[in-house]
Amino acid sequence: METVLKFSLDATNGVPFYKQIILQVEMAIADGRLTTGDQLPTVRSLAVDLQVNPNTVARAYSELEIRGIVNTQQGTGTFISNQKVQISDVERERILAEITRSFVIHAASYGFSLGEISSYLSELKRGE
Amino acid sequence: METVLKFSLDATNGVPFYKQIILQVEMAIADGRLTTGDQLPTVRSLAVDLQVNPNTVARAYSELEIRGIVNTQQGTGTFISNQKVQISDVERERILAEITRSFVIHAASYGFSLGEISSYLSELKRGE
DNA sequence: TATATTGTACTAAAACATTAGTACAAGTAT
DNA sequence: ATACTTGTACTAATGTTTTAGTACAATATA
Repeated sequence: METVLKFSLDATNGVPFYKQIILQVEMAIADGRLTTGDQLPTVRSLAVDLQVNPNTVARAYSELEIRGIVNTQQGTGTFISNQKVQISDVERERILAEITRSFVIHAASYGFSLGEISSYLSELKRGE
Repeated sequence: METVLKFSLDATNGVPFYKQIILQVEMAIADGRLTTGDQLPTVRSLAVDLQVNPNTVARAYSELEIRGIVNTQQGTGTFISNQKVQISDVERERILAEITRSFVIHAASYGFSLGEISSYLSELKRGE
């Protein structure tokens, strides 16, 4: 199995290994290097590659599976799943509302109004 | 000293006590129950009220002070500060950029695009 | 100056998070 | 069946976070 993806870990930045692995998978999906059906490195091979314990990789894969980003078949491997089917639109909306709410409250505590926040986001969007 | 604010802690939700206190202050500011100059309960009184150690309240107040949300005068108390005068417009802009950035990254990890986020905020603003 | 109020510093205990060591179980393929 | 591959479970070591216990320091006020 050949992997397009080159993983690497930075032990000095305080971010747990398993979270770094998750982030790198997410980014690879985001920019198209990984897509539905692609196989991730096996738990063991990536563990050897990154010189960490198999459980560390397994934990990363496990969280990705909980989020519906991958699915695992024991004896076969771990694969990028079809994200479209993983959460319902209703659930998606709920999550967005929840994280936005806490952001708005946080920003408000710094004195930013909803209008100000909204405008700033619009500008960000316009400039991307 | 009478407080408009009624604090309460939930020991079952996994959120640290000191963060719950911070959040409740933030929300009270956001919706106007607390405003510039208002005094927070003293470290000791709130500690007794919530049945936690004084240091737990002190930690919450300390973080709020670092953010410039309150200022403390030993021997006097802790007060909601006037955020307008204590940070410059430049600094204000920097803070908004910073907290927005981390929000956008967080949302992106759930698969939300900047456009989607921006639209949602605009709707929130329209509906307030 | 007393005295009471306020926030603070220092230490330790407890809980939690992270990773590793190791052995196991489930599936695949010959 | 047997061997090989895959992910998984269990335990322990380590470090960090969170909270408490306790004593202290700074300020206000009489």
